[in-house]
Amino acid sequence: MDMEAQSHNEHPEALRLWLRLLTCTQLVEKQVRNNLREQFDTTLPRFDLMAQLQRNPDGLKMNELSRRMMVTGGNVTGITDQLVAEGLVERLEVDGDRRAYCVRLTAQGRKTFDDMAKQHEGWIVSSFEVLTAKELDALYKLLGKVKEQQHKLVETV
Amino acid sequence: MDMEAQSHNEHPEALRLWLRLLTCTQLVEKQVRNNLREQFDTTLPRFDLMAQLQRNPDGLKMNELSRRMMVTGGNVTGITDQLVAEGLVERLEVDGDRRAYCVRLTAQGRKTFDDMAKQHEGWIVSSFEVLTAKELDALYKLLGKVKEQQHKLVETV
DNA sequence: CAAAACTACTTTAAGCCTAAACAATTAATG
DNA sequence: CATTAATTGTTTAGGCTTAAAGTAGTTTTG
Repeated sequence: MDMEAQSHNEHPEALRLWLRLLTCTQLVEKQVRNNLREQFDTTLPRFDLMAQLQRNPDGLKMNELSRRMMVTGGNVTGITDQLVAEGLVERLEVDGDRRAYCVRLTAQGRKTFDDMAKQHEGWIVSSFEVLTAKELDALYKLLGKVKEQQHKLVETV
Repeated sequence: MDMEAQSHNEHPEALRLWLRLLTCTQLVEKQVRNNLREQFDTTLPRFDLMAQLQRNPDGLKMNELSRRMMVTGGNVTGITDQLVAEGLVERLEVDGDRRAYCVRLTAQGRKTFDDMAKQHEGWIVSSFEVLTAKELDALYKLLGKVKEQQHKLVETV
């Protein structure tokens, strides 16, 4: 019995859906966090930051990291500090703008991330393997509509 | 452009789906947090704890709150302390077990929560109103399969 | 060009969250 | 019954996250 399992009948459908969406995400996320901690002694935010850099081999500025990870700048500062101290990423100066840094994976960072990413992919695949290819695609598309709606809601505020 | 929008083609479908699921949840959740803060000067964890108690008018023990909210016991202790200090919930002794407390909404807590819940429902409905009733139901059912799979994965660990 | 506005990033204070260790009580077992 | 094991809740140390304020550099504008 979890949070979502208890919503009773007066709740409109949207509320039931939201609680279930939240539950699913929390369950998967908790497993990923546990696995990252137990198998690699790291955290999800560290993993996410490195994943962004791996997709952008030329590096990203702090504010780009912040926007893509959907967290505040101060948060990125802290996580980057740690990864720099561990030798996994590096801050490079940007030509023509002395305010900005370009953050990039180091060679060691790339190697470390590749190991983690392989395992991570397996955890995610097994979380969703209960779905057929068609179901997975349908879920993806339905969530796409929700995502677009949210972006619109944020804009109009 | 967000985290999910960048996943490129080598990624298997499951990974793409997971990133989109995460993005959707984070977008809705962020909006709920902002609204709770701006309109009621409170937080999502406080709201969630009160929501649990509203569904269980006779009160819940700390460990039941912990299980239903899917957070650790220490966390529940802290949030409960705050709500007690604000006069919104109360800790009652449990007959026959001097270790346990029963946590319940106060009259003021019920009133405060009802106000918030009404607004909250509106935010959620508008987040999902882009979906037809059929789509909403389909999404709910697909997520149900994912949820069951996760529960199984957790058990076998 | 100088003042104002803006941008990039960091720092700070406060809340959330966890795992692990702890205290108190209850239940199980020999 | 006495010891052991399990349960209930709290505390502690540490990491994540935010909003808001602060610093330094860049751009705009009068």
